[in-house]
Amino acid sequence: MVEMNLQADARLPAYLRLRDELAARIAAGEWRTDEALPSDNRLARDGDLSVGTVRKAVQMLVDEGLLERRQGSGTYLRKPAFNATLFRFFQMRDSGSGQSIPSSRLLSRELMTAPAAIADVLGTDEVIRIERLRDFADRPFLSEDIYIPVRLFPGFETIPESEIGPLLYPVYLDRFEVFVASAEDEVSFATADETTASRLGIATGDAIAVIERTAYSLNGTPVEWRVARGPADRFRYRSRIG
Amino acid sequence: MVEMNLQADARLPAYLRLRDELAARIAAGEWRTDEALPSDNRLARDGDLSVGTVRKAVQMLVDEGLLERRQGSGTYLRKPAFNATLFRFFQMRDSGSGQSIPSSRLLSRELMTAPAAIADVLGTDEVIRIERLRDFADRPFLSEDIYIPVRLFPGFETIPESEIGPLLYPVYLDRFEVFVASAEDEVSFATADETTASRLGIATGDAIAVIERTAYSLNGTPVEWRVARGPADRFRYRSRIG
DNA sequence: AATTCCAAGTTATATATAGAACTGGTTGAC
DNA sequence: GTCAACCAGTTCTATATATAACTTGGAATT
Repeated sequence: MVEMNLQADARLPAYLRLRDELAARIAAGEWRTDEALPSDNRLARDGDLSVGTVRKAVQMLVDEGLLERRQGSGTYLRKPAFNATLFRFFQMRDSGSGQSIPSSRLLSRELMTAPAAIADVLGTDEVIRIERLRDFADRPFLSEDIYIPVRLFPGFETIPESEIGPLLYPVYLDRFEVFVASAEDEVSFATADETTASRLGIATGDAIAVIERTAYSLNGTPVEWRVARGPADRFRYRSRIG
Repeated sequence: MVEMNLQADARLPAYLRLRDELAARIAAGEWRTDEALPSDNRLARDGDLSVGTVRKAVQMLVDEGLLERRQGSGTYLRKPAFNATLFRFFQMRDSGSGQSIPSSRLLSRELMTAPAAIADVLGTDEVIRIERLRDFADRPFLSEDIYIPVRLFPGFETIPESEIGPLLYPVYLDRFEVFVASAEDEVSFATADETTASRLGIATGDAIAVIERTAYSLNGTPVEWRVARGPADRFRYRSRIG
């Protein structure tokens, strides 16, 4: 948020300047998840810094979940573990052993003017709305309305559906260099309206769980707002605190 | 709780040993929130370590939210912000401006043998069960069943109710030196049985939200299991991810 | 009485260095 | 061909040191 700064190099400590530089180069796509970044020693030489300073900068990015250090091997760009974090909250109760990712179908994608409340969150009313339905165990279990700013995702609505997998965040990263670093969820309870009921294959007025999520990029900018609805009786939301 | 880990000192790196030692001394109540811990230099001398190693250990505890460093002044025990973390998730939707903590009434406290599922989580079946009802805006909104191991909380059932405030975790800390450092919540929806309905003042069969929580101490030991139930239509659960 | 200044103590930043622990590949012996 | 030994490169741990930035309290000055 206060990180929009291009003038970052004011008179910040060296380790912060290096952290920012690395973050920028990562965001620019300089490295892939399977190739090592320059070694600590290399970065120290290049930047005319000591190894300790370099390690402090790199450690910050590790703590932020961007990088991954492998002793004896190198420092790598981390493959975002969407399953383990942003996604696992949507597991269903009776899944048994299934760690499988639910399949998903895109119902629609369209350019539109966002409702005021959503425009307020995203900071713009020029958005793309994605309607999506996720199946699990051969039954629809989650109906989603997703809003993303056109500014950040130009042309998203024209990407062939075949190139969009069951998870959106990897698409955001690969095609638009938008990294979803954190999110806020809000869980509540409601009853199904007609549209939702027909999508989920339940009756109008049936109990549903509602998850509203705002997703943020690394610098804290909101990059997505979505609402997901599913049958309340099959729903379970897990959260770790502290 | 004093020293669960006698074997901890196996052959861990020095900074981890120091971190563990400090965590134990903090848990034992050696310092208050308004007095400084020994300085980095002092800890280095005492432990025959270098300052860098000490700083690494202290920094871990800062990252874990236990300590707080004030440049030029010292390192202090942080005042646990129960409101800001473990508690805020239970705010109700229509609260308006009310940041107030709901009042709570203890309905019962008794020594008992825990059901298998709970004994499994807590690692013992000798527990104390606390039934509690929380009010908000003059209406009951949360019915809780709380289970804590007798081993960790001996005599909890005999504490005068007047000495138990609306929040339990401060009581755990002050009287039993048990620090609740993290928790896992699981939110689901169900319908009210007779007991719950009468406590909450709703009808049997009405939709309720169910929050099951396992709370952990610093070293990861489960120290409490609770289930909370409230009217689903007034419920809202907030969670930050990543 | 109020303000300024100073000194000691503290955390924060940064460097330089050394060896341990580990990885991945190459070489060599069998 | 297989296995063991070796090696270069990497991260990890730890020490020692120096300086900057900041806080606090008391002394000195006005």
